[in-house]
Amino acid sequence: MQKQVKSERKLKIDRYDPQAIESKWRKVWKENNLYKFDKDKVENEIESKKKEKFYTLVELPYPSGDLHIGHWFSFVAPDILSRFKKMNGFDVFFPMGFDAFGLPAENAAIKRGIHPQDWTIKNIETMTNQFQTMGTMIDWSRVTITCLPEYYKWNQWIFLKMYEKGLAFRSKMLSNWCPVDQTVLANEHVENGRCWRCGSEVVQKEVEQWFLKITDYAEKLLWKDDNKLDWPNSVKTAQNEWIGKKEGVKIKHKVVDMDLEFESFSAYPSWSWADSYIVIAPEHPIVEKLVKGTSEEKEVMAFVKEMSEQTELERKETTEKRGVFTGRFAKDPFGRPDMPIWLANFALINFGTGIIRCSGHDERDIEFANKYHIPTREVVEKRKSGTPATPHDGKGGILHDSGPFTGREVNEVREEVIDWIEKKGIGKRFINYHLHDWSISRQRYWGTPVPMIHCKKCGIVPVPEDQLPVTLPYEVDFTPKGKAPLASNEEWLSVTCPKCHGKATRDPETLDTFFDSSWYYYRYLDPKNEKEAFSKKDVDDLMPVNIYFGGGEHTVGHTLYARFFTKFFHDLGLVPFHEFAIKRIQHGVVLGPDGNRMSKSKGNVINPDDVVKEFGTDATRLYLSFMMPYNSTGPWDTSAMYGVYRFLKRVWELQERVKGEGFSPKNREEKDAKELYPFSLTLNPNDLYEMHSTIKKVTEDIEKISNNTAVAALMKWLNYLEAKEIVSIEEYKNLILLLAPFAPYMTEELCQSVILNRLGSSSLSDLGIEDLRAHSLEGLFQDLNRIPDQVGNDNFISIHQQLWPEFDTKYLVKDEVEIVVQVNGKLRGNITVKSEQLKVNSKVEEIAKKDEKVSKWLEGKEIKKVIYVPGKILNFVV
RNA sequence: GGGUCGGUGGCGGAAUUGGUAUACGCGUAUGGUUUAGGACCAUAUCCCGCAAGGGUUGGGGGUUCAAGUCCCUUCCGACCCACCA
Repeated sequence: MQKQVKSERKLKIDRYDPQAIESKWRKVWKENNLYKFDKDKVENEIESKKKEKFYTLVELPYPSGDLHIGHWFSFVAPDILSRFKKMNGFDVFFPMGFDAFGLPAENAAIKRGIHPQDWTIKNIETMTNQFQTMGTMIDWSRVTITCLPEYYKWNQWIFLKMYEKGLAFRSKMLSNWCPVDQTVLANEHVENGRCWRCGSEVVQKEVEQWFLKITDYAEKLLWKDDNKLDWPNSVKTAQNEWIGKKEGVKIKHKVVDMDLEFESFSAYPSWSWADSYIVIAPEHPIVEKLVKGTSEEKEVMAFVKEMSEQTELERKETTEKRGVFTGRFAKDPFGRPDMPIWLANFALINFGTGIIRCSGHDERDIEFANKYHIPTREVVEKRKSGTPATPHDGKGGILHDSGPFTGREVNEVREEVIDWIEKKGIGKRFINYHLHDWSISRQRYWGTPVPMIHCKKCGIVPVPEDQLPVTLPYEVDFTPKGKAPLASNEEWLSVTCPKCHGKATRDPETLDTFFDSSWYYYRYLDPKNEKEAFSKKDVDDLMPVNIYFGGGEHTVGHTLYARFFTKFFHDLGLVPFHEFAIKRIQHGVVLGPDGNRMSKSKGNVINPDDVVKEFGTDATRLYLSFMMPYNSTGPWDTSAMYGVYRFLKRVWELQERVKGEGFSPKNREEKDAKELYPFSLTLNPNDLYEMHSTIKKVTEDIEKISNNTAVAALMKWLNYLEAKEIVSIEEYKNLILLLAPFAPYMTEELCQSVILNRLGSSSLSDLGIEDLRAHSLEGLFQDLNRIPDQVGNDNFISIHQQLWPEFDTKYLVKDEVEIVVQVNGKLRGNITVKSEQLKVNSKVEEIAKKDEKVSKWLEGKEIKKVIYVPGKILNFVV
């Protein structure tokens, strides 16, 4: 039968040739500014409520030089959603930029002798070209590049605002230091004791540097239960854990026979009566004072030295508890015997006060006490998994004796105990956060210069706003020497103090690139704005971001910082909202064909250029959509590429079976629509059901970012269409419209060639807009009327400007429905029921009982109960 | 140790949210087609069984007319965080 159809064909079609099609349309789209985002027009439409905006944001990539298949994977789904939204009548804002400052540029430059700036700009060019083959609807005329003064000027401006509000401050602190990259690292960028960039072991070093007081926003950054934002649960809980809010007390201690006091932190004050000894982190500054001149001094300081020489990693890998006795004791403010003071490797300088009260409750404390024979106190109950000890009053009496505690009671007791401690003046309520102030300055070259001036007379003086930007000089010796490279450029460094006009120097440090990426989505609104970082009007019109796509690795780093900046902007009155993105979607990873992460050394890297060369962009996009859910991680499978390629080819070849062709503008007037489209009127209920249910499925799935199932639905429908002898124009039109967001090039070609064929014209430029418009009235495409409004060139009409097909629920009901019949819950047969009888239980039952397969199972049995789910299932219980 | 998400054919993965488990694709098999080919087309493809039928969503138990889906229990895996007092 199929051969017959083929031999009958009237339309001669060319072979599907993705390369030719794709390069052609890329050029046409560009010439016609198809993806130009006309902000003024959009703002107009939004303000006059003509259209709604939709802001799609994808984490801006680092210009490493190569567009990886991972970039494709992460950008294809956002592009599909954006195209879909556009076809649904939204004004879609889908901008793009490059996170262009940062260490790799500098390291590559050192290695190859190219200047970081040249290296970066070259990479941006290469990647932009590669990105353009992807066929996204990104408007490339609005690209934001963070290493340009027009961008980082506003970094500096924001920094000055933060300084003004006391959020940026300078301090000397023990910090994570990467000995290879020669710079400090934020806590968020130490992974298992290693530098997130180069993987070398991080050491602790005392460095004077700039911090942002993100801890001031700790409370506001916590995700509360009533937060309605559509962010993954995993992100919310991970951020809350990272912020690590713990309520407890700081308890004051006096050292016996010394004029010295210190504080310890406890999150479980109810256990204080069982605390038996004190442990101090080796780095704690009090240690030296404690042991000075004592017989223990030598041994203690040797321990301190040994610990300080350990890398973070070595320390984390040691599970063995080690410590040394200081020879000192502390008074127990709870009135129990004096507590010996020890140093121990498990006490962390960064947590609480760096000083722990240890008890006989905690397994780790007991382990340490047993090792060094430190006596622990008697308690009424020992801590077992999750059960707190009953608190003592210290004199043998029991403070609370309410039996085994439930979670609620523990919290009640905690509050009472804290009140009691505060009343006695033993300590103070204290909330400890795991989140630390963000170390923001880097001792490297390729970043935003800190807009500060150091004057011997006036101290630290901010660069006046009107002198921004402080430009990054090109001529610098940027080989790492443990010192900020900018200091090597004397001419740049020396400056007159804005206050006293005396001699002063610039701050030679640069900002962490995570500063740049904390607010770029505001700059996207108007990257060339010379007057301000972003305008209130643009924010009102286009923000917040509707959906933010990105990787899971930014859960506690970047996305937290970005939320922090937004809250800061809110406090400055610059933005009206508290959160910048309504929805967050995280993508997975495309692994190499061998199931491992792609890496050059393993030789399992899939190069998008090669794939495109073989299968074309559309097939690559389609495969990336189809291979797995967006948030999954799984291997690339080249043989599966053939599957989607075949699918596209079959869609292409289906043209042959589309009926309704063969008229030209001349004969258009002579015939009416019915004659022109005889087959579009012959869609039977089944055809309509298949078509409308596919439209419904694809529409809902794209909205859910479930593109793998959307593609599956299209494939299924194609299977159905291929089994028909004749495919109507309406079906074909909807098929390519639904496919358009996934395969933008091929569907454009089909749309154009269908129009051309139907109009009997050989090229688009021969046609006037009147021809196209008149044609649209005859039902080929739904709304060509709105098109001249959208693009400058009236002669070009793109499929990507068409309205998305709508489904009609009336076609989702078949006139005959199959109902599953079960006996005792087991499938025994299928019956076909006319839809008007569906609601009549007795009728459906009657039909089922007559069914041969079913009646066999009912014979001689007594029917106890009948369950009928209309239109779905009928179950006899016997 | 904590958190999050999972466990369904040979593989990637579906399942209208409690209603025909294995959609869609890959792979495989057989046949066809092409000068040859990675290609293309047709048919088949969860397991047992000639069939009638029976079994199957990591294991065990439960709720229900009905469980991949809900509850209990147990095992396994992935990712992130972690000597956090």
